[in-house]
Amino acid sequence: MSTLVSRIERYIKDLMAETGTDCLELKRNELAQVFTCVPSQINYVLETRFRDEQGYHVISRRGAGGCFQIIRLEVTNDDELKSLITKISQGEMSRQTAEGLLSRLLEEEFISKSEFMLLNSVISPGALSAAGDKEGAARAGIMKNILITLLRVDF
Amino acid sequence: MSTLVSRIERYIKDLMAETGTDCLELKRNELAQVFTCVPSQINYVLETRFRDEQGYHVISRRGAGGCFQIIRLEVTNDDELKSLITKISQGEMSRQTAEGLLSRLLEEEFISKSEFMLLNSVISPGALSAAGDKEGAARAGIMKNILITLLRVDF
DNA sequence: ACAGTAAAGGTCAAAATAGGTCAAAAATAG
DNA sequence: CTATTTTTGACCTATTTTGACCTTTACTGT
Repeated sequence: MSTLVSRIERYIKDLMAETGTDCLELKRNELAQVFTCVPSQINYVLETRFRDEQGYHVISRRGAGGCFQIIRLEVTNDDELKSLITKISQGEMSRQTAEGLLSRLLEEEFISKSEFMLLNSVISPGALSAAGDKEGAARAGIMKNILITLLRVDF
Repeated sequence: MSTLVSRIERYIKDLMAETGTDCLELKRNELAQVFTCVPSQINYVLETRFRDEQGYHVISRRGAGGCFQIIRLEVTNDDELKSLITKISQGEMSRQTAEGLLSRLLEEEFISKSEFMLLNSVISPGALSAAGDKEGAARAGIMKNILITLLRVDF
């Protein structure tokens, strides 16, 4: 018999296909009840089957009314972007590298001129100096999320 | 289902939009009755969704005949903008507050929907968690630079 | 004018609601 | 038999909701 993790994975993917949406919103506890399992099992599914490199991105909100969203990304056939996201998520990124990446995104028309200017201001030392010695790491985190957003199917 | 706080937020914003006014006057107890909740719930809504940094300002009067006013700040006004930037740059900013301000900029059409999505992803915990305990400060720095770039103010 | 009371709104902390983390235990694959 | 993957549970963090108690202001009768 298939494992719990794969049945939950199947369930979520089918749900996305049926509803035809690229962004599904679910409640961890409810989903856990459907499969009569502990809530943290859901986290395991998300961590092992819906990672960024696997073409999905998960956002969650805690507290009363909390839930999580699974967003589908357009990376299924772009290995370069996949590995770029993986690489970025570990480690730091200099201002120059980040700006270079943004310039490329501008050249290839993934972003507009005004988006470029805004995003550039966001990764500047002026904006991130408050992060102290974590500046490089914060910049990497920002660039990663920019890429993920650009890769959203419904962007 | 959406939370009480977000339904009250929506109600107030819709009311402002419908009446086309920048200054709404409401009674805390009446509003609480409409939503069948404790009056202090209203304070929670105001504190988390209508802060100065989010482009609103709240004034209240106690005592018999008391009430509160919610004023939409004029983001184009240079003085108000500068004091907003000053307020932001000292101290931290939560994700929710930052998102509130971005929503406001979207409403006012200072930014487009896609710019909103990009900037929103940039100030998310996912992007900034690497900054550790400096997350709030980094977010404030980012929001400050966004405003400066967007509205081309000298600061 | 004055004291007392009723009618607002404010504060703050506890409770309720939801999701996250991490490591141990169990199951499975090689 | 060992290594990897899956499952479970104890404990943690974040956000919302509620309620007890406090402060301010207007009105009332004397």
